[in-house]
Parts: sequence; C-alpha cells; structure tokens
Amino acid sequence: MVRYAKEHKEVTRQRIIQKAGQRFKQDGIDGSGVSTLMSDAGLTNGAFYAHFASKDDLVANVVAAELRAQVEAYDTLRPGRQGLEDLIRQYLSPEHRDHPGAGCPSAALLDEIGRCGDATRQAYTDGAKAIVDEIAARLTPEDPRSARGKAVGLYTMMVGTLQLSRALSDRSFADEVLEQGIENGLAFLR
Amino acid sequence: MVRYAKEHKEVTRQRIIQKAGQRFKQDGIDGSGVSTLMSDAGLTNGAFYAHFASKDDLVANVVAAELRAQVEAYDTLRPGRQGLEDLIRQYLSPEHRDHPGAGCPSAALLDEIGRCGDATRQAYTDGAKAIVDEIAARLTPEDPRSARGKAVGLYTMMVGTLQLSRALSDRSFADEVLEQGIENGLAFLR
DNA sequence: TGTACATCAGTGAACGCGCGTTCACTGATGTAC
DNA sequence: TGTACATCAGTGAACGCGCGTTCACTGATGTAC
Repeated sequence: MVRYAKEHKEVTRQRIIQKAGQRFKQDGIDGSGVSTLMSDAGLTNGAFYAHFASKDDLVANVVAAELRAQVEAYDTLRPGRQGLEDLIRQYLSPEHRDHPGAGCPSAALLDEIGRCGDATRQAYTDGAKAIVDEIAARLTPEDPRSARGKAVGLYTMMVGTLQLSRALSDRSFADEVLEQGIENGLAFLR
Repeated sequence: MVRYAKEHKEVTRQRIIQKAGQRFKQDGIDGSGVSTLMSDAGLTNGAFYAHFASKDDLVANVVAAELRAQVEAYDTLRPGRQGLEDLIRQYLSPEHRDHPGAGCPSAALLDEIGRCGDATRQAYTDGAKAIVDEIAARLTPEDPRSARGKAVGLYTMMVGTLQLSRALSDRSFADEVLEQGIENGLAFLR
C-alpha cells in the first residue's frame, strides 16, 4: 500500500517550510514568489499545491515553525538570567543583523505579519506567548507572571533595535545602536 | 512663460507623496501598486513618471517626508520629559495601533525599509537620527549625547511594542502588550 | 478685446513580466501473482 | 524470480491578472500680437 517511505512527503513538506522561512526572512513574504520558494527546496512550482492549499497556508505554517524554532533555541542558552544575557548579546550582534535569513522571524517580518490574515496572526500569537513566557520565567523563576511586563519590554526592544540597525545605511550608527541595545537589554535584567 | 500657477506641479507631487505614505503604512510598500497610489491622489497611473523616476524614487521621498513629519509632530507635545510621557501614551494607544495609515512609519514599515535600496535607507537614517536626537534632548536637555543610548532604547521598544500589538490576533493580549509598553516606556524616563 | 499658438500636466491604452494557481502528464515505486 | 499493474510525488506548460513602466495623445492654460 505504501509506495514511498511513509515519511517521504512529510519530509519534503518540512523542507519547503524550512527553506521558505529563510527566504521570507531575507526577501520578505510579498517579495518571495512560489516558484522561487519551490526551487529553494529543489522542486518545481507545480508541486507546491500538493503540499499547501495556498501561499497564505504556507505562510501560516512557516510562521508557526519559525517561532517554534525560536523557542527551542532557548534550550541552547545557559539557564536562568545568564541565558538571557547570552540571548541579548547574540541577538544584538552584527552577525545576527547581517544574516536575517538565519535569524529571528520577528525582527525580519513583524510588520508584514501584522498585515497578514487570521491564520498567520494566530500562529504568530501562539509563538509570541511562548517566547514571552520563556523570557519571563528566566527573569523571575519563582513568579513568571509578574515578570511578563518586563519580558515584553525586553523582547520588543530587541526586535525594534535589530530592525533599526538593519535599516540604517550609516554603518557606525548601526553598530552604535546595537551596542546601546545590549546596554538597554542588560538593564532589564537588573 | 508660466502656464500654470508655478507651485501647481509641486503641490500635486506633495499630494502623491503624502497619500502614498498613508497607503504604504496601511498595505506595505510591496503591497501598494503605482495605479492605486495615483488614484489615491486623484490621478491616473500615466502621470506618475512625470513626478518620479521610479517607484523606488517615490519610496525614498515618502520615507523622507514621513520621518520629517514625525519630527515635526514633536512640536505639539509639552516641552521636556513631560512631552515624552505624552508621546509614550499616544504612541502606545489602541487608537494608534488600529490606524497604521495615520501613524508611525517605523512601526508600519521598518523591516521593509531594511530591505530597500540605498536611497531609501539613507533617507530613513537621516530621519531616525533626528528622532533619536529629539528624544535624547528631552531626556537630558543639558547633555543630549549621554542620553542617546536611552533614547534609542525607548524608541526601539515603542516601535517593537506597536508592531507586536498589531500582529497579535488575541485582542486582550494585544491590549496587555500596549499597557506593559507604557510602563516600560515610563521606566526610561526615571 | 479676440484669436492663433506653444506649453505641459495629466490621460489611458499598451508593453513585457512575474505573480498565484491549475492541470494533464510522467516516471519511479512497491504490489500482485 | 519476473512481469503487469496501481499509486502518487513531482513536472512543466499554461491560465488570467496586476505589476512597474512607456508613450502617443488631450485639453486647459497663459502668451503674443
């Protein structure tokens, strides 16, 4: 009954989603065509609709997967507040700024996500809550709830700072913004 | 020699730029076609190239004009730190969140601007410097330079917070984010 | 004052192109016997 | 073991459409005399 290894199609689907994440973060959602996305995954455009109902459907799946990956990446950090310090320094690095395709989906796409349909915004909302909870838990392990306000502030500041640094054509001002961002981020830990 | 009132064409040009600013902030830059932009200004598509060399040229002019308008809006605030408190409350209001076309260009377009060409990013850079200087001057009138770090932090946090609130499909979480943003913003004034 | 003219902001149809999407088809696979 | 068959992931050409851009033209304007 099973013509191909049973996970084969699912593996392909995940490859499309993962490559599309990179492409979207690099060129924007509107800026990435279906043909390009499929050739990124080593396929031709026609196969797309065997995997997704529409481009919007792919976008919602990509956003969900990207935010899931962000939360998972927190596991590689040191525990507690020290991990947040790691996060701040990695997030606000020239390396991260200069490689949006491999970086944070919020920094690359947040305003575009705000203009997307319900499914995509719902996927983003679920992921954002998980990220805020993770940061809040590290700020005050004993009472994450009271730390949510600070967690939101730290996260939005980091996202805005990276976006700003990417938009500036003056390299030394862009670097200065990242450095100020690290100081401002560390202030949230005090 | 002068066939029309000499400011006529310039007035039309400014109308196109101003209406395009609203449209871009609402639908995104990639999401706004030249025909739509021109009909927003009460004209037809063909006249566009009598005013601008290309869509990119318009975008750069719109970004410059939008940021100039932002800086000018600071004049309507109370002087000094009190004005920053006004700014924080207005910026992080549901009213602002729900009307992107009339609001802050950074919140609506910052990640898209990061993917634009040099001319647009240069225009953005000039405007961003003016905004940061304005905030820094209000934070510490006697020594604006030392306050630039805080000014960058406050501005990026506000931009990120508004973007986040717009992207969330959960209304009560979106409202909570704005309220936390106000508290976090006021903390920058202390 | 009246008329012929030069100017030029704006019109609207058309260009080639890439978009998202559809579909008839291919060909490698595992199954049946 | 060998062959005919059913399955289905993927192919690639084509669809209508809106994109950014071009261009021959219009018609309201102020000028010249």
